[in-house]
Amino acid sequence: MTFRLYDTATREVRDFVPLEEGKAGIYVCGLTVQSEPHVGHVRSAVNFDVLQRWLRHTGYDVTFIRNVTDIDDKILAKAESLGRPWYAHAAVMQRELAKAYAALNVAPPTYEPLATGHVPEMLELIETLIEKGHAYPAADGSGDVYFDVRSWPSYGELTRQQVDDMEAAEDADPRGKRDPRDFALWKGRKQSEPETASWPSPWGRGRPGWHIECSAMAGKYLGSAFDIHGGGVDLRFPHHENEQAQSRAAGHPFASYWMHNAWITTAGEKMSKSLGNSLTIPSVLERYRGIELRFYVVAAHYRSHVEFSFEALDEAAAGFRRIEGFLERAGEVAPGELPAAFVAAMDDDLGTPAAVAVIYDTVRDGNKADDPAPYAAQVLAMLDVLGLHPADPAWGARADDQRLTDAVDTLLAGLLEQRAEARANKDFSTADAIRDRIKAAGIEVEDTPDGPKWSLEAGTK
RNA sequence: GGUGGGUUGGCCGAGAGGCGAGGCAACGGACUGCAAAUCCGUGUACACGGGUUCAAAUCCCGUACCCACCUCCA
Repeated sequence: MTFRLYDTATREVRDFVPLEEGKAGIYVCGLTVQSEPHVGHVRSAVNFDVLQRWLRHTGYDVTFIRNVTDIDDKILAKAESLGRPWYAHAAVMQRELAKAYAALNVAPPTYEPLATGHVPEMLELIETLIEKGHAYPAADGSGDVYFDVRSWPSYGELTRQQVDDMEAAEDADPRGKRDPRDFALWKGRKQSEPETASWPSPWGRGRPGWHIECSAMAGKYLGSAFDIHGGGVDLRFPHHENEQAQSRAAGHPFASYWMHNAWITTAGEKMSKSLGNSLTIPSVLERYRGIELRFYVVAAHYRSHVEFSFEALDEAAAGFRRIEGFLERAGEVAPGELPAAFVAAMDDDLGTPAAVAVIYDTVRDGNKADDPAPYAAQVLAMLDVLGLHPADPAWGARADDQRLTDAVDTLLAGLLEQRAEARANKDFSTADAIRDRIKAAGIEVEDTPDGPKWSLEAGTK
């Protein structure tokens, strides 16, 4: 079975046919680094990370580009309010973002280009558009350059909209525009803006419009045509529509498939700084392990809206601990083969919910079996493709963990021996007292056919 | 006004004409000194009203409610 994915442009699940056999070029719109990353941001990253991992696993040579937008109105505004240079603010937020990705085991992209590093490429693209009659410098001398939507008949194609039905843009002085829907490719520098936030151009100093960077960078690193373009649903319009229009108008076929992940909301509302309901990654990681948060995200289909709640996250974490418990009991095994049902689920538009169900089924079978090892090998393989391998060094400090474990093991040995003695003498009150004492330290003792086993109590974190 | 998505059991979340995905919780049983873990069992869920069909959560028509996007947004 071949990989199939839902293409937003055609609104149907299609077989994935790469432009070049065995290779996949993917461009995902990353973040504008203007504030701390929240759960919603990370969902997009995790979803496309799963795509990347799955394609790699199935043998594709993947080139995965995820950009960072490090110059825009919000960054300028935010930096100014903090009394910090815009580039310093962007750099700090970019580091926060990198930390969040690392905490969730989001694999690094092939390349992570910065908008500010690609101004010449954008200028080239804009000049081509002007030459072809699809863009024009504003008549009002502002230094702005606009894309002429009326010059491009298929404008609106990606989101199936008619130009006349659209509301007008408000990102620039409409007097400079031929049509209110025209969007900025280049923004002339305003006196109020810092000199450092402007670059020389044939139309005077200025900075890039939002959409042009992705067209320029996708073209540079993936070529004139590439396979998959992704991002959050909110980017469909205007961002992706505009990217496609400007790239195609410049003569590039651009993306073959469009993938969009749905939102995570809280209390029925999207996460947003202005609503004050953002769950920043650092704050969630105070209460949950990164692997638990990732599991929560992966367990829902990427196109399904998720209503975030700590109750649901608790459930996911409890479920994941069940899987971990099975693996601990099974002992060390190397990842094995993927069950066919898992492969089928993943091939069907990244059906992670069904894939997770296969993991649970395998865990149950393994718990029943005399020899859990082959099942554990399968479970490990499945977790691994999903970026959820518990022993992945990405989850941090395993070496220290092991040393601590050994230390606790030694300390506990004496107590457990006393308890075993008491139990052998049917002195259960002493046995339970010892167990209670250990429990007071946050350690649970379970009696198994192989003797007592201890583990840290399953609290959050 | 335009475009797109949604409403599934106590809860979370899949599915897209016929076999009850899976998880969490609950209850019963097995195992256990008691627990824990594990296993087995227990649910007649698909917003509402019509319709099509031998058969509808799934298709069609209508209604209600919710959400997203329409040039800042993952």
